[in-house]
Amino acid sequence: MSVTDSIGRMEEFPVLGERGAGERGVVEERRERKKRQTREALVRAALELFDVKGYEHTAVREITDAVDVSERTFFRYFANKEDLAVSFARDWTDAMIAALAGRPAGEEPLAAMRAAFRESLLTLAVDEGTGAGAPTYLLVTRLIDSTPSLLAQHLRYVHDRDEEIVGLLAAREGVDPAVDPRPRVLAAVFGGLIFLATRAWRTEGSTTAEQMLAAFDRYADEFTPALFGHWGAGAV
Amino acid sequence: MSVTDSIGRMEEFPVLGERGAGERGVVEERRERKKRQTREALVRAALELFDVKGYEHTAVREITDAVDVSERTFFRYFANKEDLAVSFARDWTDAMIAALAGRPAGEEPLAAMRAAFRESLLTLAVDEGTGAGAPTYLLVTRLIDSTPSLLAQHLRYVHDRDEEIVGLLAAREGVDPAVDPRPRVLAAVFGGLIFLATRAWRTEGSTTAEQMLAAFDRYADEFTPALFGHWGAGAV
DNA sequence: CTGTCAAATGTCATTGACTGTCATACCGTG
DNA sequence: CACGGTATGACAGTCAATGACATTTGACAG
Repeated sequence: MSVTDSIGRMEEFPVLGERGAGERGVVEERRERKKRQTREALVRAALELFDVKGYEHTAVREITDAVDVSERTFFRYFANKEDLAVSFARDWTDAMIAALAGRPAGEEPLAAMRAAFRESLLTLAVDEGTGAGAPTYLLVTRLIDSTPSLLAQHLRYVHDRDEEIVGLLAAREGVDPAVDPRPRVLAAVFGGLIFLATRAWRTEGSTTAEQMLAAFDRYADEFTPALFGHWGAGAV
Repeated sequence: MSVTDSIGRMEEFPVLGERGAGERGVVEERRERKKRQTREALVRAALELFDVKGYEHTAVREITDAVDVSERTFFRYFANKEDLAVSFARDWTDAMIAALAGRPAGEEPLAAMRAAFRESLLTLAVDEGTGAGAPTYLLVTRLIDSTPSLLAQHLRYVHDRDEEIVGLLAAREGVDPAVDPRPRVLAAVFGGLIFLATRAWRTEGSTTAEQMLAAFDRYADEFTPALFGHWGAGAV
């Protein structure tokens, strides 16, 4: 009867952004900081191991040994092994949705989606100071794409958050998402664009955020006219 | 290093349909028949238990005890517990794709999708002679929808088969799916329609195939004009 | 009917993910 | 320093899944 099941993510640690000024980080006792350090150490060690040995062939034990914490502690930070593996991708998705929510009301939907995607990439890029190996988002997208169970988890997460995107798009056009199906169509298009862009970017051997944006734009340019082609007209 | 991992389904047993006349079902040695019986008994017992106790709270052991086979045998029939749970939904998806592949070439895409959906429902309805409890597809859709890990598995399966749908739609319009994005948009719409229809049908308390078709039609009628609204025009 | 071969199933042992429980170490506070 | 709460560790146990090997069973030849 697990509590952390419906979403598969633990309570919530402060994630990304939010550190612009010294807002309240002054107090922030060692406790909090240490927890975040442990969490990040676990993620780093895990991604490294996953990359080398593969997800399934990496035991939780190996991850915790690398960070020198107990196995039990691992499961206090992450609901399960998959949770850790997809946590980065979820942060990315969250960032995209947050960015979309922040776009000005007047903007055309597709322009807003484009901008949101760009912003989310920039947010993540901050994290990439460590020029050790491949950027994290490359590692993670490869990992998820090549591991069935992780792909499944990730698809479910995106599926869950889709309702929010629909709501945002509906709100910015001032329509009721329960009645007007257009926001839903746009959300599907948004998801499809991101998926295609990510895949293309990766299979082309690209590694930078700029290349990824370019891939997104390329597909976006193709999709828009496609929505107004003649197919389906009169099909009803 | 499991072999049954990329799709998560075992070899393949003869599934649904194909029993119209006495084509070859006559021969079918005891061996084959017994295997199918065992498999079906496992599915029935499992769905029953899942419905009563919930998926996570049902041990494989309990299922095999109910059918009186060893736990090891269970895993010779199904790649894993999830595999069994979603097998019915996958058969349904397969039937839909097969039906779509069989639609005449001249048909409008949306009409073809509608017809394919209808055909798949009819195929499954054959199975529902056992008026014991709720129809299987009701049990299964509820189960999948209320169990995170099953939803994830199912989304991944659908995601995998999506490429096929794209290919079919592209072929029937004679375009290259790698270049023309329209079939991909349509496939996304198809998936969305089915999802919405299934959910609406279930939350409305409907139980018959006719009601489900009605729900599908209702959404389809809404979607088509939505594709040709003014949103996004000039957004590029 | 009997013997033989292969497929199906059972038995056993093991790994690995995950959970509950309780003890202990740690840190900020009075 | 004592106190109280929180993070962690230690340990035992459950359950899914797999490999290895023994046993049974059905198909078929003689």
